Amino acid sequence: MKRTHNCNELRPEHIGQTAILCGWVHSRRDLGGVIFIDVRDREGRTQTVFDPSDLTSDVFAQASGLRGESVVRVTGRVRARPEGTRNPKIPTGEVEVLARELEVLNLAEPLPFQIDEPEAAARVNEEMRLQYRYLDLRRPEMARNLRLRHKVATAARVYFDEQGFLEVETPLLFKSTPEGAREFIVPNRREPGTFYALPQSPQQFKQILMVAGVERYYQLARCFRDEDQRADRQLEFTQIDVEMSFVERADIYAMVEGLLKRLWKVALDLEIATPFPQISFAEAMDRFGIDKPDTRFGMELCDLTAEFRGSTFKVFSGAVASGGVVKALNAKGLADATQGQIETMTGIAKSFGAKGLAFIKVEGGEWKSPIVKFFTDANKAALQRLLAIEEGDLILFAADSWLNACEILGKIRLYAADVLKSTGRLSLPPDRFDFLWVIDFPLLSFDKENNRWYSSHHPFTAPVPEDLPLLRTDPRKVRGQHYDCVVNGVELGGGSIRIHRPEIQKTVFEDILQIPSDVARARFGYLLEAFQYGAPPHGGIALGFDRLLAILCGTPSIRDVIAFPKTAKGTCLMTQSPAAVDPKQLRELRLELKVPPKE
RNA sequence: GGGGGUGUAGCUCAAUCGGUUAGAGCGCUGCCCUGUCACGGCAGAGGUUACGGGUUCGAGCCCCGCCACUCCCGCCA
Repeated sequence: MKRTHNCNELRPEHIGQTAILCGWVHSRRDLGGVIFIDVRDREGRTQTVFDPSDLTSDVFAQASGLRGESVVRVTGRVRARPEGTRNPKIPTGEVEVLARELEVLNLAEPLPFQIDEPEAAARVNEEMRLQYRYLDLRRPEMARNLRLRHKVATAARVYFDEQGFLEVETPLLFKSTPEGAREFIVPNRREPGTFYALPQSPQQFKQILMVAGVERYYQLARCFRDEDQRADRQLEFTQIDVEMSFVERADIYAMVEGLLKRLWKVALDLEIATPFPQISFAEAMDRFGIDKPDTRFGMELCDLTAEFRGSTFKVFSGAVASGGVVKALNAKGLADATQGQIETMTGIAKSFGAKGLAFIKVEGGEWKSPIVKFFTDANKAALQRLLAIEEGDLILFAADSWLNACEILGKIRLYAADVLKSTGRLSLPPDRFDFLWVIDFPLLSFDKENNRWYSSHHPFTAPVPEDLPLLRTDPRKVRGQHYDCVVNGVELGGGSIRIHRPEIQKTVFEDILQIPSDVARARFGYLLEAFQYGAPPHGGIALGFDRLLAILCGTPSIRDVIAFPKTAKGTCLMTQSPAAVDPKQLRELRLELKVPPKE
């Protein structure tokens, strides 16, 4: 037998038994006469004792020559630790294994970085951790993340099974659909010059599955997007992909709320409140300046357009005169913002095309600002009332088009919150989760540069039924049946009720998005055709599984919840991918490089 | 594509204004140690300061370039 117990199993009731433990040498304490070796496996650790009076000299010599993280098999008798030497820090601390035999299964070289001391190990450069990922994953935090990921995935599958969903796998070798994210393409050896593409999401397949009568589909689906990366974005990632037939928006909300309630219970033993509040896109922008608001703190945006319509301060009145708005937010307690912080905020405003950023510092009982001299007493009273101004506050203004003003202040709101957090003046409880649905997004947005409409979400999103007549007359006003699920300012996922009638889908492709009909047919013909043979009304959602895990694990980076993530440049430091391929492989594919081949 | 940050011993970091032989903790090697659990003690080895140029009497430090990692903007239907 290779082993009889794991390293988190032995208790006083095992005393007297012979145990065989296998695992890694977590730490070795050589006292000269006696050697203690903590053997660790994924369940925990157990102290083994090597006492020369009970051992052959070569076993003792072997034990004294072990290095940390070597893999061993220890056979011995379980016994109670002597009085006063018990270790209450570990569950097996009441007992120890008096070793009789030691088998060194793999002697480890000195490690490139230490993993036995959690605080030191957590600070190791990520480059090093990624190169030696197998060592990094031995750390308890990372092992916990892997285990939690498994637990959450399993809980999701159980939930979907209970709800009558089928998990259906969809192809990874798909075809290019140039709308949306840049794709990874895969050359087809059988017909040189043609290519597969890896899916950005299984969107079209899951809709086809609805036409196929599956009714309730889900998949923990791997997706690929060849875009630049972030802490919360990888080239390949996993989404909980769902589609349902014969549903309206409320059915999707209830299904997702039930799922998240289950997952939060399983992962964190927390009861989250459902149903989630719903907020329209317009209200989210108006109050928080962003379509994924973090509602755990206030500092909401305030509209002052009416107050400054006739102001002698031309920057404000001018903005109103040209159809814009004046908005402000109160960054509570930030009157002591440094020059650099003010410059950062001004930079945010300028990045949206504003000329500058007006602000008021409330210090020493007075409003310090170059623009206060333009304010009437009525202006000041309105500010005081609407923004609840107190000593130590910092008031920031944006006078611009509605969307721009909202976005500027939305960014500044988050920046101000970060500053307040880093100085300990704003703290958010780690077990607080503000879920909400953002709804009523505009179906379409207008691209000024290319003078055309494009889908805010994707071209399969159904319009809100009562807005359907506006599609040809006033596209800007058409709301989509699209919804985003947001928690603590993070977009967890989004979806929509889809178009299931071929003539409406055709109108969106050809008349609204201006995709020529032959192109639309080449790209989406099979979908339009499928819709002609009995397509049920349907809708769905996709939740970012990695982001969800990052939130549950309390880490800012999804790399911490992915076993083998890629770097910001898309490389794998452990396997050194991507790499050059053999010229023979290129010849087979009829591909020729225009850059010198890399070694 | 653009902007910011980082890069010094195996790891984590220090090195005053540009000035002597680049230091510390951990790890590693050797010796001592029979109840430790981050064991302890003594001794020792270990450096192309990411890389390539430049300025200077003198560069880890300043300048130019470049590489890697990272955060952000663009991008992510």
